[in-house]
Parts: sequence; structure tokens; C-alpha cells
Amino acid sequence: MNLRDLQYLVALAEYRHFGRAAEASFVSQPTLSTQIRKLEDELGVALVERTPRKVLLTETGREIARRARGVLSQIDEIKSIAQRTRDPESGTIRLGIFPTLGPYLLPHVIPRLRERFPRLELLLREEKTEQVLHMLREGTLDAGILALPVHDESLHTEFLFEEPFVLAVPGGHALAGRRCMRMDDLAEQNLLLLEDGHCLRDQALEVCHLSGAGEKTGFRATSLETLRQMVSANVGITLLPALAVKPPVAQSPNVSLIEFAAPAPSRRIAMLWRKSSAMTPFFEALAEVIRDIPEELFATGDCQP
Amino acid sequence: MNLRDLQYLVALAEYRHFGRAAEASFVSQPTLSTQIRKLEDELGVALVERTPRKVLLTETGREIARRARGVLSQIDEIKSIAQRTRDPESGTIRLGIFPTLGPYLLPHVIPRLRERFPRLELLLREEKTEQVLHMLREGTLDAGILALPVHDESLHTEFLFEEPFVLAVPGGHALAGRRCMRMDDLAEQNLLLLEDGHCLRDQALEVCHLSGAGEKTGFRATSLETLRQMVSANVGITLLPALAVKPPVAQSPNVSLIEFAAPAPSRRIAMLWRKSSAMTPFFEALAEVIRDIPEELFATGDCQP
DNA sequence: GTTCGTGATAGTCAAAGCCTATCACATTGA
DNA sequence: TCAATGTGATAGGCTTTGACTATCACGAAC
Repeated sequence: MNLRDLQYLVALAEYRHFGRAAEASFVSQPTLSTQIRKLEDELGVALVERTPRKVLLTETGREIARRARGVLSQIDEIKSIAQRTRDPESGTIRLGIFPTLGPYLLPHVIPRLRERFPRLELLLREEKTEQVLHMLREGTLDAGILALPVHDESLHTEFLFEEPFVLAVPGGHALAGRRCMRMDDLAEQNLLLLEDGHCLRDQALEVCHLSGAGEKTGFRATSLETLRQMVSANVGITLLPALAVKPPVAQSPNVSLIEFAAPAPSRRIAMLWRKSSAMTPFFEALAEVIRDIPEELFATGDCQP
Repeated sequence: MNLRDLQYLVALAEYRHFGRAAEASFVSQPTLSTQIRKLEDELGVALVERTPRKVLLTETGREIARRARGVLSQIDEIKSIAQRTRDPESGTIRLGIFPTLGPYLLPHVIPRLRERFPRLELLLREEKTEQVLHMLREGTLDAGILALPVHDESLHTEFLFEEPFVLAVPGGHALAGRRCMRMDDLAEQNLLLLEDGHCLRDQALEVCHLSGAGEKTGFRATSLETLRQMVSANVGITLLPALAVKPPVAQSPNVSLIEFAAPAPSRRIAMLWRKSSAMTPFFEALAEVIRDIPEELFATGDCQP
């Protein structure tokens, strides 16, 4: 049995005439006759009642023709899906992003993506970095936005932007009056950090290491917002990524933000997808849109400590 | 595109390995590889992400494979229609049933089915309720026997019988001497229950809710037989469905069974199949045979607490 | 660096789908 | 009543396709 057989049967059901059914199917009448006969042989039942100058389908033939229409309809759907994929801007992308970036980047990015790809359906998934990588590898995510470095040769890495850190201190802190500082100025300070599993923790530890700062003991936050609230509550000081302190994020009460002089500590953000993905060209276009958000979101002022 | 192509794609989606998909499809690996490639060429899109030692389907490939399963399912229906026309009572039915019913119902049902439909081949599949429903929907089961309610408009529901629960207590338990009780008598008791995923757990929780009983903490059984053994070992008390305590099921040592007065807690069992199935008349006959098992299997004694 | 697993390619062959030519048979019209 | 016509079936043949085995190419694992 094959799809052409089903097409012939459906045509025969409609025309009830071998010649006209053949013509509608773009084959010769003997071809259609033979194929219908072979289908009957394969199924072991009569589908057609052949009477002189008249063709009727048996009850079984009518029922099978009905199902055949459903099958052919689904085949058309399959071709439609394929056609839509050739025009990818109308499909669905599953995009992973980690929690200390997603809520601050996406408000800038989503409107631009909707404008650029109005027919795209974007399914966002907020997970920690390791989980995003895992889901990318096993194919439950199509792409991810992560901080570098990522060591995975099976993934393509498309650099997006560099996001600097700023120091957040309570309003009454000794450093609060400063607009700008050098990394060295962090020496002897102890910072509030996130718990294990967050890449921001590792990134902040790297800054601590370079600057001589330490981690405030006896405390680990579960989210960036918790860190911010702790600073606001005079519990301590912390590093925050630039996007997390720029509009539309509201300024927190009792929190002063201090930028760093060059070379400022920062994290490099990239979009990753499987090298084997068929969507590479499209992902590159998507990355381009993300890369195009305004630089003033990251830019520090003219910082001369 | 032809039906074999769709079969190959579905197999590839399942195995994610060209060799195993080919083996399952009874062709050689080069054949399957070539046919998939030709299908991709015909559709003009990549269906498969080929990475070293790992095969993933693209999102388009997954979507098309999903549709292909539907197509192949309808082709099976067409063959089934033809086979049923040739010989209505032979052929193969794939029947799903959940684990806390199957082992206790089937011994009563199988002999009657074999007698009534001697040429029928019954393939039984024991799965939890959600899995049976999933397999019904995707066409890997023809029918299922499940507890109601089931909310799925695409499935036909044919009520079979109502199966009451009995309370199983250890021989030395305070309630052990009673033959009969009201549901209220369960208040303040804590019952051993199955783990998540078993519909019997939900059914028992409903009884707990109505009667004021609770769940015994720190314990969750993986099977009904484990529950029974725990009662036998004086660990606690539990609800058991009636069929699970009637012959040919052996009576457990040190376990007393107490029936409930009307209205007794119970679960309603039904047979479900796809409304689109061509086998509806036959399934109705099959359900009739199941419905006809002796009522004393469920009947409670004259229970006057 | 070698071995192994896996998917792709090359060459080949049998089967299938399709063709044209023609046949067989029933219906229709003169 | 008979010839003409319409229609579906059959025969022979050709092209295409699906399938094979053998082998290659490449990346991962050891």
C-alpha cells in the first residue's frame, strides 16, 4: 500500500469512473485500474463493485476511502510543516537563559525580536547554566544565552556582548559617595554572593580573586534580587551585572552603585546552539538582533576614579 | 514520500540511531540512511541532526515524526478495517490496563475472552493510567481498561463495573474483629498508600478525604502487593480493591478484611478506545464479555455495621 | 596513534509503478 | 439484430525506485 494507491482510491470514490479518476490523478486508466486491483489483493477485500458503465465502492471501500482522505490530509500537513521550516521565521524556537540575566535582558530583547520576526514563536526557558547546557545537548533546547567560557565543542558560540559589573553598597557605606573606583579598592571588602550553581557566583569569585576581596561568610543568596534586597537592608555589599541596574529595573532605595574604571570586571555573554542544528543561519540572524541592543545599557560613564 | 519513509523517520525518532532504527524497520542501515536523506531532499528541510555518535531530530523532524505516527496509525486502522471485513473476530487487539487492576481482573476475564473470541490475539500491556492514556492517544494501544473519570473527548468510554474497596488491617488490630464498618470509622486512622503516579493512590486519598482518615507518613509503597505485605507485617492498614482480595488471590496471613456499609467507597472501571477506531462494534462486544464476570467478585456481604 | 562505532556513498539488482496497445464485454442506437 | 461505442482488464515492456552488500569517511574512545 502506498500514498498513491490511497490517492487513486479517493479519486475513484469521488468520480466513480476509472478513466476520469485516472485523468484527475495524472495517470493512465490501466495504471489506476491495476493499482486499485493490487490494493484490493494486498488488503484481501474488495473495495470496488465493478458494474458495466458504473463503478460503486463497497462499504469497506467507502470506509477505507474516508480514512485515506484523512491520511492524505495529514501528508499535506507534513508538507506544510516542511514548507514553513524552509521559511523559519514562522516556527518555534526554544531558548534557554540563566536567571541572573534573563529577567534583565529579555525586556530589551523581546520587543526587537517580535518586530524583526513577527511570525516567530519564542519559548523561553529560564534555567541555571549547567541545565541549559544539558538541555542543549539532549535537544530539549534549540539555543541558549550563557556567559562564557563554555567548553563544549559540539556547540557553536556566537558572542553577543560584554556586560560589566557594578558594585552595589548601602547608602551609608564608606564607599557610597563614590561614583567610580578601581578594582583594587575592593581589597579587604567582603561581598555577598549567590549560592553554588549560579554562574554569577563564579564570576564574582573571579573578581574577588583579582581584587583581593572576599566572600561574606554565613550568607548565600538564592537570587540576584535577594542580593539587592540585602544591600538595601544594610546587610552588606555585592557585585551586580549592569543590565540588572539599568532601566526598566527600578533603582533600589538605600543602594548606591559604583562603577569600575577600566579594565572593569565584566562577563561575556554569548548565544550557543548545536553545531549540527539546521537552524544555524536563522540563529545567526537572531543573535544579530540581540547584539543590537543599545550600548548605553552596558556603557559606564566616563569613569575616572 | 511514502509510508516506508514515514516508518523509518518514526523509528529514527524513537531509537535516535540509524542502525537500530534500520534493524527495527527490517532494512539495512544504508537503506534507512538513504531513504531518510531522500525524504529530506523531497521536503526541502533537514529532519535529522547528525552528530558523531548521536542522532537528534530537528524540531521540524520531531513534528513531522509526530504526524507520521498519526498517519501510520491510520494505515493500521485501514488494514484493521480490511482484516475485520475478512474475518471480524480474528486479529490482534492491544489492550492496556493499570497495575492495581490487571493482575486481579485478567484471570477472570481472559478465559471468557478466549472462549468468546477464540481467534482473537490479545496483547496485554500493563502501564500506569497516564501512560495507558498516552499510548491510546498515539495509537500504540487499541483500547484500555481504566478507572473513571477520564477527561478525554477523543476517547469513547464504556462503563464496565464498580469495584468497591475493603479495609485491610493486621490480625491484631483494634478493628480486626469487625466484618463491616462505616467510612466514618476510619477517622483518626492513617493509611498506608501507594506512591505518586498510581491512580489507586488518588482514589485512596479521596476516601481519606471523605472519611477523615490520613496517610501514614514516612512510607510509600511501590505496588499493591507491597501494601498487602506491610499490613501482614503489622506495619499499618490500607485500602484494597475488592478484586485484589477475592479468589483466586490467596488470603494473606495476619490480614483481616473489613467491608464498608453502603455507600461503600469504590472505583468505577471502564474500557476506553478511540472514538475514531473502526473497531467500535467489536470493542463493544469485548466490553460486554468483561462486564459479564460474576457480580459476587464485587459484591459485599450483607453489611450492617 | 589505533581501534571502533556510526552514518554516508557506490555499484548493483529485483521489484514496482507506469506506459501503450489491445482485448473483452455490456450498453446503446440505428 | 447488429454494429458502434464506452469502459475496465490484460499483456508486454520500460523506467524508476527501494533494497542489498561492500566500503569509505570521520569522530570518539581508549
